Amino acid sequence: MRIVAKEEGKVSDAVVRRLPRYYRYVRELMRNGVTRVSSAELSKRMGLTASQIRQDFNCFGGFGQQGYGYNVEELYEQLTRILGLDEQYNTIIIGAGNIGQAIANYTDFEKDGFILQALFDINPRLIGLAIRGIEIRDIDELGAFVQQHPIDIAIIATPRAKAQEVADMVVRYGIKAIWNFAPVDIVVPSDVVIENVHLSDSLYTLSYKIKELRSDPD
Amino acid sequence: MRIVAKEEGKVSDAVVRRLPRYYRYVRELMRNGVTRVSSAELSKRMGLTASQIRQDFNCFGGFGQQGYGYNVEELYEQLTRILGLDEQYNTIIIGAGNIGQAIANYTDFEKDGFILQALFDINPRLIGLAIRGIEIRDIDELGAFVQQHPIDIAIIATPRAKAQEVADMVVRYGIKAIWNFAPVDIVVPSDVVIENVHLSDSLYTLSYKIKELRSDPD
DNA sequence: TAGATTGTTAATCGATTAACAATC
DNA sequence: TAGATTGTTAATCGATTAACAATC
Repeated sequence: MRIVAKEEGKVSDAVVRRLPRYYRYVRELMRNGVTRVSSAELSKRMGLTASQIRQDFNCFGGFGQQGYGYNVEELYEQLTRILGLDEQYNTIIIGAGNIGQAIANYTDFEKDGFILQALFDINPRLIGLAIRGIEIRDIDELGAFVQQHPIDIAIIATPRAKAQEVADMVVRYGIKAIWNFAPVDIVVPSDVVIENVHLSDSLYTLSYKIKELRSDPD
Repeated sequence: MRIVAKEEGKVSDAVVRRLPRYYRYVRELMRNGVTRVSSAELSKRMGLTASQIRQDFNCFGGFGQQGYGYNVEELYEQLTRILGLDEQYNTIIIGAGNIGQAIANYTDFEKDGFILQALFDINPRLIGLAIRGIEIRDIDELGAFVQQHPIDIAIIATPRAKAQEVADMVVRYGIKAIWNFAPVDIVVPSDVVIENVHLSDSLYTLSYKIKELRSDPD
């Protein structure tokens, strides 16, 4: 009998980066009522090699079946579990400007189990307002709030200059995960995980691609 | 005498993804009045090897000096040029909801030369409104607008279900670059470049990291 | 059973790191 | 000049692809 999950945790970053994409595609298959899929078929849709898909899945144990392929529902459940999307996460947003408000309003994340509990800002004009019924609080209340409400993820949407300071603060209050939207690399202790959304980096990459395209239209 | 720029265009994706980060760090050095930097020093700040930094820069020609290092201003100018940030780009946003409005309000991109010319939406309640003085237009006017105003980049901020349709439209109107915020992989011809900001993928990656951290706190 | 497709090992490819001659 | 640091070649490492036995 085969053990369902191999020793996870030493999976390379390259593989981890592909997992959300697998999740999206398999979820789409679910929505379309597809019940089984082979690595060959998935490879055609996703533009990867079938070999790579099988290698990737096998980092987490074999959940396919020889001669059949993968059961879509089973695969979806496994990917959900692997990504930790079978749990709920309490979040707060720090910085209730443009970006902060946009994320607060983006309800799709709630469907995936990321529950926004509060926003925080330094600006008196924003404090006391609410987005989707969720109050914007004074940053000074952060410590007290976190003590009373266990928070899994702090979403940093402050200006660049304040981001590291805010990060230090949330780390001090015991929050172990940061989703950072400020255009700067934040430094955190090794027992805190961070994921960056560097919008400007993405835009610069696009302008690089444009330049490349224009100089060499292949 | 050495040629300043090697044959660019065959640079690996791994290198290209690091370029915006180099740009940010070197800009920061400029701001702080630093005039020279060695690959060893930069490597310490950025958490890369000095070897990798030299290899990366040398994809675009040697702009360092033996025994001295790199002149910060020169390096900054080179990176600006390499990324295509010495030019201006006209942009439009399609989808003037949360995300679209947030991007429209984020003025930092204008400083880098990305000029927002218009927003487009399908919702009659939004059409006619303006953000930073830039009008939200009916999506039906897109074709006529693009004909009169040359647009370099279309920023797609529509719901998932409309993204591919909108992409097909902008491609038909001759726009060659797409910055996509919809949580879906858009298909475009090979003479169009695309860069995705998959926020949900980033969030799922974070939840993966949280799970990993909790199961194996190293 | 025969056909299909996985899981897994081996081969290849590309990216990163190390080393050092060139040279400022 | 001597010391420092690049540019570049060679060595290593890791990720991707190919191949195929296992097996449903």
